[in-house]
Amino acid sequence: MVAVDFRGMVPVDDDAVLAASPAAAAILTALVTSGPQSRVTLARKLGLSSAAVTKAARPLINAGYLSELDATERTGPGAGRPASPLMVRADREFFAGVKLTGDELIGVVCDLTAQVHAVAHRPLASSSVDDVLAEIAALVAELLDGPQNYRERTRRLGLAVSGDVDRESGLVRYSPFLRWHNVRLGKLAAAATGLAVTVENDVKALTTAEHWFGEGAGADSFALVTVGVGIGCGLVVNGRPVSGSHGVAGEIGHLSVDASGPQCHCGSRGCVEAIAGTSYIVAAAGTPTIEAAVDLARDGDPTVGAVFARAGEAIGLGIAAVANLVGPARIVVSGEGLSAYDLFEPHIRAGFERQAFGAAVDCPLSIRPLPFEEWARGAAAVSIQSRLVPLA
Amino acid sequence: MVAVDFRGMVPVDDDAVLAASPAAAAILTALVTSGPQSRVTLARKLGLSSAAVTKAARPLINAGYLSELDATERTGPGAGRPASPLMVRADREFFAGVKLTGDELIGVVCDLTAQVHAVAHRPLASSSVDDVLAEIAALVAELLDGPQNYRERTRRLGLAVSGDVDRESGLVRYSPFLRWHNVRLGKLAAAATGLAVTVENDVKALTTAEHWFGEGAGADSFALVTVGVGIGCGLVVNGRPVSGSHGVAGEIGHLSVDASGPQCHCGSRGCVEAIAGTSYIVAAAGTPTIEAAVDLARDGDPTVGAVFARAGEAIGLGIAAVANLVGPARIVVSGEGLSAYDLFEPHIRAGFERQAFGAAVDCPLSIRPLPFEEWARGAAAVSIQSRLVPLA
DNA sequence: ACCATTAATTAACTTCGTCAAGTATTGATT
DNA sequence: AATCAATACTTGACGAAGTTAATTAATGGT
Repeated sequence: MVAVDFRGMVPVDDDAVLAASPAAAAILTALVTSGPQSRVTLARKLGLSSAAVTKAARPLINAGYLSELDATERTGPGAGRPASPLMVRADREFFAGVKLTGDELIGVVCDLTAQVHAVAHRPLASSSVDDVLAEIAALVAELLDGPQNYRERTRRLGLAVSGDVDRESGLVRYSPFLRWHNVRLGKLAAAATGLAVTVENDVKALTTAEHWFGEGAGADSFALVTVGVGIGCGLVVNGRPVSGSHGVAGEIGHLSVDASGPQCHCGSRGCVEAIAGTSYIVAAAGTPTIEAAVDLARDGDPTVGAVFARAGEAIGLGIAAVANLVGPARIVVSGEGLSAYDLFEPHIRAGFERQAFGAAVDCPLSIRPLPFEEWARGAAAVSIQSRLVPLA
Repeated sequence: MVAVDFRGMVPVDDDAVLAASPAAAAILTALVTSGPQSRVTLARKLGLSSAAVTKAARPLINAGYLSELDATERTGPGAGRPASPLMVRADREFFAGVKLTGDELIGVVCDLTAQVHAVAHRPLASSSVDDVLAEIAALVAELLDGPQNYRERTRRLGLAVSGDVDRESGLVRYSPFLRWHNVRLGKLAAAATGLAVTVENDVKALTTAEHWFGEGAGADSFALVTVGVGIGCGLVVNGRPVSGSHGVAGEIGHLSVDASGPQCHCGSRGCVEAIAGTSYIVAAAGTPTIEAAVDLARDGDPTVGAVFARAGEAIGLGIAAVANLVGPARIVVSGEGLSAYDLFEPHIRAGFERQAFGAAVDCPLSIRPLPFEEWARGAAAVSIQSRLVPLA
């Protein structure tokens, strides 16, 4: 039985709970990303005294963000008082996430641990800023105002957009598929929805989701490679995402792997994207669509099969370059292109293993297709992160 | 005239001065790396109040690490009280640095700002651990016990070794040229010299030196490419050096830039090192030594000239890969291979500009030869850093 | 002579942690 | 059953290291 702490019972402004102490944010972050843990374990991991954890956790418990596991669920080591691990009450707060593409919006509602609770789609008839904002507002309303009434526990919305995005200011400098230039999407969407909005590049958002809530959880360095129309790469190094000083980073698609390879739209030759990008595969296969190329390859067409083999190998070489240069703890390969997973996978591994230098071959490689709503979950993950780490 | 502060006059243990406060270490670091600055400027840069700077700076002044610029040197902006910038007394403390190669030791003495005050060389007859330790001790004695008597203000020694080094423990896991395996060089050298020893990989040490005291000063991200027998790369991302989770990072030499290029000793084809490494250049030029190849190329031999052109271009492609992937604020290209600076430079730039994607071409590229003692200065720089940032 | 302006210092206060001591809850030993 | 060792958690006193606001200092312009 826990004694009632009257100081903690003072009504608490939600946002003030985390601002209250740096330790509170650290504790909540550790629990969200690494699951239930005792105070002692948290103290060791965060470099704090257990007294500090006790103190910082109390307001979080009182505010409904944390609870203790039931006595029955305790996992005592043997002797001594068993721990009562702290766990996140995931449904204390929800977060909306929306991925913007040129012709569609995908939206999700996630809880504090980035579990998806609801999904919704919405076609985009026009990519004018006003129309997109109206559709975002409608999609968010559809997600939040259903029977579950997520609305009352949702304060934040994350948006993921491809292109050049400044997360701090919520400015979309340039987005190719929407054909936007310098749109203050953060402010506009906040006005349209009444939520606190975070805007992030889509690949970086997905990388963040995977780094906090997926296979990259807890890793100090991590890379996510996306395969599709473009070949992209999100990087986490020294525990933080890599942005690139001149606005360029993770451009794995424009590494040249073959000096005499095909011409790329960037002006160079033999870029990974010019070998493995969807439109280049379609052109090389001589089919009208990528689906047709996939079908031919699966039916055993040797010419089209070789196109996929070459593409997979080029991706593998690009991944090896990442491993050789930054040495991430692990690499995840995903993206809509991997719907043709079976055609790519062995060749990606072969290319990687051929070019990875020394111990870099030990870098674990996960290759798997990606549900498309995962992009929206990435947007929500960025929003969760902005809640837990006000300044990072 | 500054009033005497009696509290500050209490005798201070040297090492305690920095341990005294995090702010003190931050201030000294900022002054060492960015030159003299007023307290107000420091406060802004470090995110502190000017009151905090005043307080933290006083013990450093009393201990002789800082002083104020003379009134005559003050650079007042116009109105208001002119600032009295703080500056480091560089000769308050000295640091020894030694670079180990397979057949030679190069040693330097540096002050707090990494200015070289003395240089000495020493051939290595044997690379047995005991012999090398004896030579290190003799070299350090030669450097420190001269007429200047650096000894009395030197407590630390940095060692730079090529290969796989664990800086934390001072362990040399493997060093190819010395043919060492698991040598506890840190402890051994500390016993042999009586100094506190830091051991670091040579490329990382040089990167550190350039990041703190050279062209990379103050940059959040930075890359140093070394050209020589091997082609190496040190990276700083998110303000910290990149180590690589599996012990591999910065292996720019084993990026493949030409699928049909020459066979590399790593097993792959077309690696940058297999085109631009010294021994491969000698082989391609068909000359007995690299000097002979350089001479022929400078005399206008078109075949050998083309070898250097191709090598430079391969290096440029590798650098473009770094720029495209991690987007460093700037890149420095150096190393003993650049004694043939004139033969490489335009081709490195051409390769870089061809393959750099989008705004990555804006990344400033410094290409310059490197005095060989610079490697030893890198070792000293690591030692300085270990003094200023006890835990980093 | 006075004022606006910027720099540096000082003292009171706030924040956020640690430390050391005590309480709580278990398994093992007598 | 009583006690003990072990481990987890809590508590209150304390201390480190910053902040804010007021004060002092030094300059150029009017």
